[in-house]
Amino acid sequence: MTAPGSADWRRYDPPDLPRVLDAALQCFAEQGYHGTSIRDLAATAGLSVPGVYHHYRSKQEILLALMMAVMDELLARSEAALASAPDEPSARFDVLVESLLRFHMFRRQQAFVASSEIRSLAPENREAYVGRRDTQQRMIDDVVTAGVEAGVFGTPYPLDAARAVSTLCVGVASWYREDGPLAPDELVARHLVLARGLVQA
Amino acid sequence: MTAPGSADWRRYDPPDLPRVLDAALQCFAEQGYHGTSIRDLAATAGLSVPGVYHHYRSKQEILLALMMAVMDELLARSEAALASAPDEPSARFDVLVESLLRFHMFRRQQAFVASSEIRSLAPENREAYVGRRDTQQRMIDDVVTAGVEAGVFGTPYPLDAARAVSTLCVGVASWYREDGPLAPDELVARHLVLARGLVQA
Amino acid sequence: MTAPGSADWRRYDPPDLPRVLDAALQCFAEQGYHGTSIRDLAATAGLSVPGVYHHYRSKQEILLALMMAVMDELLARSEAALASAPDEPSARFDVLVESLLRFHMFRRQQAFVASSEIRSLAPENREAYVGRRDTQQRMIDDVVTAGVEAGVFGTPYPLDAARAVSTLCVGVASWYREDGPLAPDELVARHLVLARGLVQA
Amino acid sequence: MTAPGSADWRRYDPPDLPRVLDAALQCFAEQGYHGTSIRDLAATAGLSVPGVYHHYRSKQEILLALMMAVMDELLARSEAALASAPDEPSARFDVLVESLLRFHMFRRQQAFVASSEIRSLAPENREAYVGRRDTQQRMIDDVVTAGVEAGVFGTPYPLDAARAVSTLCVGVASWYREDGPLAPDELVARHLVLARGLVQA
DNA sequence: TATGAATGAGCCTTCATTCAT
DNA sequence: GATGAATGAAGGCTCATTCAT
Repeated sequence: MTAPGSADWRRYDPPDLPRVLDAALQCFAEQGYHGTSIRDLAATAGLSVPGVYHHYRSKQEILLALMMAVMDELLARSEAALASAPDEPSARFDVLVESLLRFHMFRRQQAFVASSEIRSLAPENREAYVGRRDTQQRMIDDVVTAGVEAGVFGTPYPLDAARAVSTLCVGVASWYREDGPLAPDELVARHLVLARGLVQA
Repeated sequence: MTAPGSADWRRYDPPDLPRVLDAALQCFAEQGYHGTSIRDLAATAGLSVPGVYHHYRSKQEILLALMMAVMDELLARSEAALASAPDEPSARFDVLVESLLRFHMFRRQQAFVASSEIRSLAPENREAYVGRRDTQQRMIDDVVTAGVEAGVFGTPYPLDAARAVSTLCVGVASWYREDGPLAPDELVARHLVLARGLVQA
Repeated sequence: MTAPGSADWRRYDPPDLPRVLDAALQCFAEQGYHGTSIRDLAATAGLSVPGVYHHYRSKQEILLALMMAVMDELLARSEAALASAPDEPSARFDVLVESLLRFHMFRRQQAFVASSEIRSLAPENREAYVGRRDTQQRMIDDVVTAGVEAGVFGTPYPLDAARAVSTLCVGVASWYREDGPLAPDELVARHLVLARGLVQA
Repeated sequence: MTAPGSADWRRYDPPDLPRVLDAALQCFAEQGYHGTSIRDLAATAGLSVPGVYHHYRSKQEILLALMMAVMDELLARSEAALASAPDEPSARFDVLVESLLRFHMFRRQQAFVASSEIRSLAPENREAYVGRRDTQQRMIDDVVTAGVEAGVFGTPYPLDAARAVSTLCVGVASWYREDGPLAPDELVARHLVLARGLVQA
C-alpha cells in the first residue's frame, strides 16, 4: 500500500486501498464513522452487505484497518524523509515538515479521517493507534529538540513549538483542495516558512 | 449566556448553557453527534426523551443551537477583546490571539464540538454557521493584514499566516487539560510567542 | 344540539357542536380517529392540550360523544319525520327516506365519521352505539315490511331491500358536495325514486 | 394473484396474497391503517419487524401494494365477466353486477379495506388508486347508459342509478358473512333483482 | 381554562450482523 | 464472492395523558 522506498517519499501515486477501505475512506470522510452504515459502505464499494463481511469481521475492524493503513504510510514516509536528509538539524526539520505537509495534502481524506475518528475506535484499538501517532509526534519533537540543542532554533519552548508544527501540518488537511489557488510546491514552501517561524523565535 | 461586556473578555465563569445543550455538549464531545442518541442525551440531562423534545424539535436543532451559542460567544469575546485594545496593529493582534487562546482553553469542549461537527449540520444550518466562522477568520485576517501594511509584521503571506494562527489557537482545544503542567497564563504567553513567530518571518 | 321539534326535520341549521367535538369532526373526517392526535385536535379547536382534557377525559370519550351526538340527531330526525307523515305505508317510506337522505347530505361529515369509525370505539362503547344504529335500521325495516304487507311494495325480500335502502342513503355521504351539480331537492327527488325502485320490484 | 382467465370470473379460490399483504389485510380490516403498527403486522405475518421491511420499504408501500392488488383483481374480474357475456345490454348489466357482488362477498375484507383506506394513501398513491376505481365506475356507467339507450332500462337518471348500483354492491362487503343465512347464489340472485330495480323505474 | 413541563409507552424505521444458498 | 431472508437492538420521534401553576 504505497509504502515507498526511501528515495520517493515525495511521490504520491493515487492511493491503492482495498475496495472496502477505499469506500470506508469516502464515507467516513463525508459522514463520519457513526454516520455511515454498512449498507452505505457496501454500496460505495460495489459489494453486497455480506460481501463486506467476507473481508472484515466488523465495522470497527474496517475503521481500524483504515486508520492503521493511514498511520503506517505516514510513518513510513516520515522515516524515509529523514533517512534521505543530511545529518543536520535544520535540514532534517525541513524534510520532515515537508513530508508531513505533502501527506496532509495528497492524502487529505485519509489524514482527516484518521485525526477525526480516534474517538470512534474501541479502547483497545485506540491504544494501538495512539501509540503510532505518538511515535510520529516524537519524531517531530526530536528534530526540534536537536535543532534547539544545536543552537539553530531559538524557541524557548521546544515541545510546544513541536506540537504547533504538527498542528500546522495536520490542519492543512482541513482546507486543502487540489484545485486551490496555490501550486503544491508553492504551498509547501510557504508553510515551511511558517513552520520555521514557530521554532525560530 | 456569558456574552460579557468589553471589559471582561478574559473572564470565564462556568458556562451557563441550558440543561439540554449542556448535556449535548458532553455527549457530542465524547461520542460525536452521530454517536450520541437522544436517549443518551436525555439521560445526561436528567430528562425523559419527550422532555428533550419539549425544548427542541429535533436532534439537529439541538446541534445547531449549541454550535450557534458557541460561535456567538466566541465572536462576542473577539469583538470585546479588539475593542479593549489600543489602536495599534501589534497590540490588536496580541489581544485577539489571546482571546482565541483563552476561549479554546476555557471553552475547550464547546470549541472542539463546534469545529468537529460542522459536517453534521444540515446544509442550510451549515451555511449559517460557516458564515459566522468566516466572520471570525476575517477578524484575524484583518489584524494580520493591518500589521503587515504597518510594517510591524514581516510575513510575505499574510493570509496563509492568518490561517495558521487560527489553526494554532483552535488546535489548543484538542489537547488542553485544566490540570495540565502549564498554568493558563503561561500557556497563553507561550502560544502568543508562537503566533507572533507565524507572522514575523 | 339541533334536535328539532317534530315540525322541522327538513331544516338544517349549521351544526352546533361544542368546540372540541366540532374539531374532532373535522379531524376524524380527514384523517380518521387513529390518524388524529390530541394535539391536532387541540390546535383545530383553538385550545391547549390540557384544555381538551378539561372537557373530556380521553380521546375515546371524545369519539363516543361525537358519535352519540350524531346518532341522536339522526334518530330524532327520523322519528320527527315519521311523526309528521300520514299513517300510510308509502308516505311513511318516502318521509323516512327523505329524512335519511337529507341527513347524509347536510350532516355529511358527521354521517361519514359515524359510519367509518365504529371499529375505533372501545367494545363497551361500540355496543351502545350499534344499539342505536340498529334502532335506526329497524325503523326502515318496519316501514318496508308494512308496505309489503299492505301490498304497496312488491319486493319479495323486504329485509334485503330495507338494507339496500339504508346503504343507498348512507352512501350519499361519501360523495355529496354542497357545490355539486344537483340542487338538494332534486337530488333528494332522484334518490327517492331509486329507493322506491328497490322496494317495488 | 388470482387474475383468472375469461372463463372463471365466478370462481374464487382462497386469496393468494404474499405473507405480508395477507397480514396487512387482516390488520387493516380490523383496526385500520393508522390503528395498525408494523409490530402488529409483523406478528400477524409471523415475521420480525425488519423482516417486514425486507419486503416493503414502508408501511405506506404495503398499503399501496395491497390496495392495488385488490383493485387489479376487481378490474380483471369485471373485464372477464363482460367478455363472457352476449353483446346485449341487460345481459351485460347482469353479468357485471354479479361479478361485483361476488367480489364483494368473497373478497370481503379486501374490498372493505380498499374502500375505507383511500384517505390513508399518500396523495400521489391516492391518485393512482382513484384512477383505477374510476375505471371500474365507468364500466358500470357504460353498461347502464347502454341499457337506457337501448330502451331496456327505464331510469331517467342513468348516472345516479349507476352510482347507486355500485354503492349497493360495495355495501355488501360491510355486512356479508360466509356463515350468514343466505347461500351465496341466493344472495347474488336477490341483489341482482335489487340492482335491476335501480335502473328500471 | 391557558401555559409549561413532564413521562411511559409506543411509533416507523434502520442498525450491525448472520446464515443458507 | 453474490443473493435473499432474517433478526435483536436501537435509532429519532410522537403518542395520550398528567400535574403544577
